[in-house]
Amino acid sequence: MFKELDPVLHSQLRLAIVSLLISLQEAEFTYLKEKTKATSGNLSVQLDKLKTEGYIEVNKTFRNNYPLTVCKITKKGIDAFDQYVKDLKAYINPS
Amino acid sequence: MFKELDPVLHSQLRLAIVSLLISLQEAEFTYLKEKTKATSGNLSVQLDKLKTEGYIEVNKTFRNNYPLTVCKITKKGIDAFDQYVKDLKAYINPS
DNA sequence: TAAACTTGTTTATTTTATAAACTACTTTAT
DNA sequence: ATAAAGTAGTTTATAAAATAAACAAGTTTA
Repeated sequence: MFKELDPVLHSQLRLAIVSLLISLQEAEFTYLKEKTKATSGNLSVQLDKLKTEGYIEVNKTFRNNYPLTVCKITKKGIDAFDQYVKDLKAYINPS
Repeated sequence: MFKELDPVLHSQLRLAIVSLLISLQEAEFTYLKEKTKATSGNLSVQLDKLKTEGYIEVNKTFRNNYPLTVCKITKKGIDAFDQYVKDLKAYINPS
């Protein structure tokens, strides 16, 4: 009846990050920070977790002399998100 | 853009409990335990939290000499659930 | 060249969830 | 009658997660 919800996505911030990346394909650290209202530290940790899980790719470069971190959703991330949404529906609309 | 998700409901077990109670009005401890696959300890703790928050009512009696705990959803619980679902949709289908 | 700002990371603290151990009784078998 | 096993939970201890605070490594501006 209740499928285990992917613990990687069952986190407010990580879900928001993946949600954004799903529609944008990729986004910068500062953009994600602004949109999610997360603190830098928290965002850094959660991005790292998503990367470790293979849900996103993280590219670090420089732009105008400043570090620039760009995040991109992966196939695995998209699939996990789809599955999460599917599983959630069983909670929201129990059959 | 991303509304804060009610932390009381953003827990797999508590969401499952409330989800069940929404459709059943009320349920016994053992029933909830079986349906959610939770351990007794975890279920006990989470029910207490939901009760403290006023999302459910808990009635303790006896049946056939054994303790019997019956849980019932409250108006507040129903409203919180509806709001949670609404908020979640912003994550699932960002606009 | 010092002060303030950018873009993050790391470490420490708090909160939350889960598991293990325990309570208090009841039933069944000996 | 009493020991062993079962019911229905609660409490306490541990593990995991989220968050906040402190730090790093530079850049820009006054």
